[in-house]
Amino acid sequence: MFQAAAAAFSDRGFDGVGVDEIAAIAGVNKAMIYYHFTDKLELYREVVRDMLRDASVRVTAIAESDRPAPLRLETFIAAFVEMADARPWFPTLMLREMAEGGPRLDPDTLVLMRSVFVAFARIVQEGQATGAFRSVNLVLAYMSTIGPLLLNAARERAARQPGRSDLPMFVEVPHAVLAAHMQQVALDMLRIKP
Amino acid sequence: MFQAAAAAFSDRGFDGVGVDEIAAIAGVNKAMIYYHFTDKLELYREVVRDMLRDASVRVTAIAESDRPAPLRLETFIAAFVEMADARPWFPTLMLREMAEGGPRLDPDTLVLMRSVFVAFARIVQEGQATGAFRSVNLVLAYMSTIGPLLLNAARERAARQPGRSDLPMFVEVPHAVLAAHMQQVALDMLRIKP
DNA sequence: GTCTATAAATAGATAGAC
DNA sequence: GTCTATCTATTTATAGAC
Repeated sequence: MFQAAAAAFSDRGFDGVGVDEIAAIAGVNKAMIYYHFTDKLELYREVVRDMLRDASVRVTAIAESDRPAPLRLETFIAAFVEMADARPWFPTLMLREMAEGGPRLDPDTLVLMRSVFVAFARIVQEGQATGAFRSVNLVLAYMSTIGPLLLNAARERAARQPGRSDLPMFVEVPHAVLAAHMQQVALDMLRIKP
Repeated sequence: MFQAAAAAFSDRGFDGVGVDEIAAIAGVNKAMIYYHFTDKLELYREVVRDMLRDASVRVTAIAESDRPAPLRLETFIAAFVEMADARPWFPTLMLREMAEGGPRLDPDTLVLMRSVFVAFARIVQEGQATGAFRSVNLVLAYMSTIGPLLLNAARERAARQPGRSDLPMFVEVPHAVLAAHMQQVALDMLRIKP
């Protein structure tokens, strides 16, 4: 049921999805939504939290592994691609929430978002400490890593709309190619310059 | 008046902004909106088109200049940062429209979006032809270039929400630093590997 | 061209039976 | 826990005076 609601919110946003519609795709009555959640906002928050919890746990485990930092960075990126594969609504919902400035994010959700960033930052900083990575602005490095992943997911969705397949920017890109490209760019960004 | 509507749509999305509100910030009566536009959707489309027209003209001029490709690429990125500076609603509105899969984009707008991508692709391809750039997937290179720029604009907006200033991922990053970082990453991505 | 007033549809939310 | 029916507020859109 969360999946259905998440996909709908991801498609059309908080204001674009009615509680009626969520009830319909969840196969329950609208009154049931209000029996389980105080209001639409709380339902939305629970959907976003649920989604971010998984992402947080996963990338934190990657960051805490004892493998070399460059390898952990590659795994971090691969994990994002896999999550986007398994749950297509994840990147666009996250992207939309960011685009809105996150006015509906509660403190718990912010902590989860923070932990994803912290996992990334930890990998980069440990790579710098061992001399594998050069010095960079951590926030911008983070933007450079997940920005293209999120935007590409949006691009894929836009490509699925009717009458788009002929446009060159909407060509299909296999996720293996995507992951390889993103790993390469991230490592290029952090590599010590000769 | 377009600016006011654009800023509102950028903040809260198509469904999040009422025609009443647009009329109010534009300082006119709601009936005036419907006198000038057939409906809310057409107004929205005109806002997006107007915004993209400027961007398209600007980056096309950069792509058509006769300077070396790496320099044109740097200018392309600097132009994006400047546009985001001058019109803060531009990146988030574009990002949101992408995140939604662009279901409201009309053919004219798609042509404009296409022309921005084409300008980028032209710079990269000409750089490849002269041996300055290595071979890459053009679409992914585009995602890697504008994705972080758009996401960072969203990050900046999110940072302006109350109670966010203490979170490490919401630290302020000067736009000069942003531009320099993005130019560096783009050139690293395209540089011929040793 | 610009306004007031209002129609018509939709959305969030709740009451109350079972 | 689950439903039907309904209330209330909001929203898109228009009619019609000036």
